[in-house]
Amino acid sequence: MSALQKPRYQQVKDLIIGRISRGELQPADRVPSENELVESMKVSRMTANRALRELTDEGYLHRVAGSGTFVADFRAGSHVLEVQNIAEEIAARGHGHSAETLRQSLQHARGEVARALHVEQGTDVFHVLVVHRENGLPIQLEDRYVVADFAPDCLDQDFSRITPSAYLTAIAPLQEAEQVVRAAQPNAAVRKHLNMRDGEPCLVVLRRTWSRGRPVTFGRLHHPGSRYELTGHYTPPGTPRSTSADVVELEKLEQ
Amino acid sequence: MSALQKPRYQQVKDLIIGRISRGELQPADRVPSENELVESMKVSRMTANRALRELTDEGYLHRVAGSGTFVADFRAGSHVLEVQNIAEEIAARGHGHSAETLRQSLQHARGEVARALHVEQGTDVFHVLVVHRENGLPIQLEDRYVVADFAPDCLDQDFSRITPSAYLTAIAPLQEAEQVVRAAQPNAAVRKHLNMRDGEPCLVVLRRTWSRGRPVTFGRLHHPGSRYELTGHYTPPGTPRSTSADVVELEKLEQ
DNA sequence: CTCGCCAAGTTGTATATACAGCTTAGACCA
DNA sequence: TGGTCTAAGCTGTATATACAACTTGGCGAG
Repeated sequence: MSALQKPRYQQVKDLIIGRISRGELQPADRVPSENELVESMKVSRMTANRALRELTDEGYLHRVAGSGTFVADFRAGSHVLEVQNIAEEIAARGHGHSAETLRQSLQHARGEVARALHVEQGTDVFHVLVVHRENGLPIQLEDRYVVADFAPDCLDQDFSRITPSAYLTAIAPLQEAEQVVRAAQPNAAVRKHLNMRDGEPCLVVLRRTWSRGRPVTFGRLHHPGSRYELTGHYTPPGTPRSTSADVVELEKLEQ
Repeated sequence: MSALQKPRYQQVKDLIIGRISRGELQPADRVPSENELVESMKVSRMTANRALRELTDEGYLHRVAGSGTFVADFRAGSHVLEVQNIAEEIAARGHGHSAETLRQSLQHARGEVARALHVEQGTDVFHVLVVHRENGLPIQLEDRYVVADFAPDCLDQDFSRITPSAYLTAIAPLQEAEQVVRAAQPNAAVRKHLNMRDGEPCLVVLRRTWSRGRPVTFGRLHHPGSRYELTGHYTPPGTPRSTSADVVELEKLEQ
């Protein structure tokens, strides 16, 4: 019962978010002005202002001083992350991709997972463990957690046909992503799944994505160090792309 | 020359950020309370509150109701994956940065270096080898090559005072950048310079940048796997972010 | 009809005030 | 000494008010 009372500014935010997610408000539509919210929700203008300002910072809205507040249209850019979808990356190399689902279950978030997803310990999350192979050779072990209420039908998906990444972009528009890359020694299980030599290092990518202002998913992506590297390309806004950068051939590092 | 007055809450934010990046405030240190800011900066409490609240949302601070506001000690995010000046990164964590130049010489490009820089074998390049330390602990071995005619005064620079990255941004406007990340076993020399355990993996970043249509520099950045991870933060285009100028500065790519 | 100007509406910021809830240090008592 | 209670200080939120800057639509003069 208790249902501890949410702050008023949060109630205003929820109202707007609700209308957007129900489709009542479409991108570029006008959102109630601060003064209209003052009347309809009986809050002070500063409270309405905070709600709209935070929703703007979170990427939902777009404000124009003197004009109004509008629903932002954020397109889930396909090339936002260079390595968003391992299947596409492999296909781009002209190789064959296959995936094997090792685990697919409903769990309770604990420890690192709960912290990463900003949920209470014990909250329902889906856990998916998938091995991706390039021309039959294991290239990525995907260990992914998804907040359950974002993806009610997660257990019904066949992740050997649609990758978890592709599924997630479909259900939750990408708003923000965070990526942490580190080198590590894999444990025995990871080494076995990825068919790695003893002592071979592992490239580990921790990735979180946000949608609608909340973390949606947290994934640990393990790659065998001898067969995989992460590439990124950057062009500052407004500069014409000159020569497409051909990949540096890698050799022994002697210095 | 009215240099376009910043909002008061932004001035407060700048003050705090400045103290952190100059090292006057260390992680877990206590930040002035709202009421102290009211007195010292002659702002209202709501303005101080907004400044501290936004810095908290941005990950700089950590607040405990009833206790106080403190410098956050994780501070990983906020930089794009196409990363940054190692000195600034360390400063943002509130730690001390130092650099030691191991080598600084004029060489002839050969093998991988010549190919990466798109120059003929034997072309003049400057070679710089620098160890960067965070609070005295080696955190990056920077092995960098610069095309000579871009940087005639490269040998005169003191890279323990200005980082190679900062120097290069000064002489060559960034046009394009490429980055390759991999996990590897370091050789003995690298392991020694970075004070790494036997068998500890290494995070290696290969980075190339272009200016005026030509490759300028090629660097191999070795990081000890146990002490370093690369973090990236993405926001899709069209997602309006906080428009303050210092955010743009943070996201600017470093050479 | 067109141009320019003005008024109304909207966002952006700033302040003063108020109260609730939490934390901590120190006073006080057994 | 050790436990308890209280007061001070802190953050979190909410409101009323005020002014500045910007946008837009409409009105009136030419």
